[in-house]
Amino acid sequence: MDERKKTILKAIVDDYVATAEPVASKALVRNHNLRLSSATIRNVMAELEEMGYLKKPHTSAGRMPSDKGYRAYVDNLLSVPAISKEDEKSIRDFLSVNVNKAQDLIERTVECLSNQTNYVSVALSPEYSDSSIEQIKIMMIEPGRAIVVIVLSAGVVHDRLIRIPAMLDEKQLNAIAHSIERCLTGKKLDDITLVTISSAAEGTGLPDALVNQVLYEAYIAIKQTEKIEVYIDGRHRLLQHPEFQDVERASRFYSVLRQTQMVAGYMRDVQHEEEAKRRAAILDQHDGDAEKELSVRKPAYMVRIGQEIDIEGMENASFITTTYRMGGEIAGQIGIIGPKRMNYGDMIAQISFVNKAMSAEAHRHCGLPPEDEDDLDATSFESLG
Amino acid sequence: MDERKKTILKAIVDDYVATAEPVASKALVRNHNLRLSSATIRNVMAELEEMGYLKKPHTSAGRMPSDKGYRAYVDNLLSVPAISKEDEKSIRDFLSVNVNKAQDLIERTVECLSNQTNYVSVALSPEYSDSSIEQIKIMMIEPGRAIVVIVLSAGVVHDRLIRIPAMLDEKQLNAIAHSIERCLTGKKLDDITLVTISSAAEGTGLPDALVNQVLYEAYIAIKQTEKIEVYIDGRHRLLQHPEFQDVERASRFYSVLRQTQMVAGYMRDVQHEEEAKRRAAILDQHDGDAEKELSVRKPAYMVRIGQEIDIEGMENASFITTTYRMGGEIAGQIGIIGPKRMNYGDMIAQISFVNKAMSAEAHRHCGLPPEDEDDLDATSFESLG
DNA sequence: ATTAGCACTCTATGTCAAAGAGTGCTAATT
DNA sequence: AATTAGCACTCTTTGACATAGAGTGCTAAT
Repeated sequence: MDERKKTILKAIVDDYVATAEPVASKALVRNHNLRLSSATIRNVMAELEEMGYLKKPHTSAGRMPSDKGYRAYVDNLLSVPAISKEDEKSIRDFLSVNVNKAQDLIERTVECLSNQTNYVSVALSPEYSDSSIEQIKIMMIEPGRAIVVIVLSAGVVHDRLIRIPAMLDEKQLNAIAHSIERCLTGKKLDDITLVTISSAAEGTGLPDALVNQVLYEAYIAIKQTEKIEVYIDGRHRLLQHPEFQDVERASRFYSVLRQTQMVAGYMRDVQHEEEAKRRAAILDQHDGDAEKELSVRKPAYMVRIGQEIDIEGMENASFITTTYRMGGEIAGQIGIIGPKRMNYGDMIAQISFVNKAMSAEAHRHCGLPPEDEDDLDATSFESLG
Repeated sequence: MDERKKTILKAIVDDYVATAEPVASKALVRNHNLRLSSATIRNVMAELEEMGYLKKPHTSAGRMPSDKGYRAYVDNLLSVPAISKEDEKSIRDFLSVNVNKAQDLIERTVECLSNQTNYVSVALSPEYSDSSIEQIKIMMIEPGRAIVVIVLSAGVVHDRLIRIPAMLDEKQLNAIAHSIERCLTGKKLDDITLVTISSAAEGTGLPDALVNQVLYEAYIAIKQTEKIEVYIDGRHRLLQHPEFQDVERASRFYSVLRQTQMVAGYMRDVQHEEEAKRRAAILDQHDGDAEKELSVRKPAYMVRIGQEIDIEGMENASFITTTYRMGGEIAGQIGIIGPKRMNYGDMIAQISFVNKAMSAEAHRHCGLPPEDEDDLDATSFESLG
């Protein structure tokens, strides 16, 4: 694709994103300094359409980008701007209140991102399977019920009510609790199985039947912390966008969004895939020097457009997702879902800064260790290979 | 209003609710066994319109109920059916899974109610100000951070991460925690103030500065549990109803629904007002016998229609709300929000049964004491006075 | 008191014409 | 060879108009 085609494609995408109307040749000469007549533009447009980058809603209408057109735009023509100082401030301010623990921060981040972008924002809780248990406590609530508190790292605390045998008294429960504590503290979540945990049964001097129920419930509580939680916000914003003026369509889209587990699974898979690809590419380039490790850390901004999305009913949407980090190792996904017609550059800039601000807050408010600031910059980004 | 007018008004409301179209005189004779000609019906309709119970979208159209018409229908013409065995089963089944504590149950109930009614469902967490603290524990997470666990009654457990002075070690924290525990256990939430709690500072032998921060944070944690939480579900269902086919309108309605604190406040106020009125009425009738106490317990089903709702932007909606009970004393609000055109009888039947099933589950799954089953029947209901 | 009958009103639908915006192609221009 | 002016052609949008149909309100008859 020659330079001129690129310029024109970029101009068309920019205009279309701004207006939501098919872009006409005359409008292009009017709004951009192209130094060409509309007739020439028409010729180029015809070629771009031939090549599959543009399409027309009907014969005598202007052009709009096809999925392929958006893809080319995002891969080659896009520049990611810096976000304004005001935006920076409002993001930081927004994230710095009402946050007591990691889960609060994620919730707040999703809301913030949706505010900033005016689209739907989704986050997945980190995958904790690699984290280890720092503390595990079991406390009696009343005969027959207890609470398990699991601390993974400073900001990440989960708890769950469990049933215990009704005849177990507080002293006995404490004995079992201590035994579990001794047995599991420091263990990776991934490495904990029913077998691991059952070794805690020994030495309490209590009948197996009693102990086993507690162990089992504790095990369930632990496994529960590994479950990926989905945070989603901003669904109400969709109706403001012209592509969702059709109620039928909006309604169908909402049904898909309700399948949160599916959306989450997709986000995670795609991100993993992407990161693996990236790691491989870097490893390929400089064969195994230390610098690579660091570089892999930079978050990849993953963009999926329209048909590229493998979810029934999402053919008219786009995803922009990335990986967030809290306290060094803990990592989950965050991103936005909007119509294909969105300002990809600005959106990436927003996600990028929100991501960075979130990591900083995780350190400040949740007691998690700090990140290396450099790793969080998003001047460069990667998309679909 | 004579019998015939009532019959016809009821028929019109029923038809309009079923079809969402203005009801014509001919259609009425066709669908109902009225033994009158359409001309007579037309005369009656004209009178009902004159009286303000009906209105027409334009001169030559059929009639639809006005707010006043709905009100008369709900107050005098409505019969609340029994719900089907299948509905009973699916409600019970739905509420009996994934429930570990009171908060889970409320969440589940809201979802259930929205499923059953196909409208938006809202619940408010109970007002705990009358409840007392059964247990309060503070546990160290890491230097500088601790978790406060507050147990109000078996199924109601709140926790919150707090900051503590970094130099406080585990032993010292435990000393303070025990002191707080001794001081607050059994106290009503309402009666706990900064002054009450500060008496726990004595006798720990630690410097005031250290102790005070912990006390203050614990106090905040306690006050936090009193905050009314709003649960809401089913917003996506609105778009299915003909009254929300206009995106503009749907969007405006969503904005109002986002003001959850406002909606919650309204629900609570109206319910309180209603219950006070009711109590007064009963007290007035039988002057102060024991039976009254019991009778006041029966939940009042509060219906607010259109203009009656005092919230900007809700003029086209209806509320049906009621009070739920868990474990005897604990009580909050639950209800649905839908278009004015809804099947009030069926909806009240659904809310009523969901309410009853919820109380039963609170006993079974959250360890709360059982309710007196009779109190939960909703064959009778009360509405706006 | 009820009803048949009819004039009148309003909506919904379809057709038609005209205006406007845009393209594609051809022929002229640089 | 690349660009552009010019024009025919296509498609949408808008408004005007006619028509059918549904419904009411009123009058006169039962």
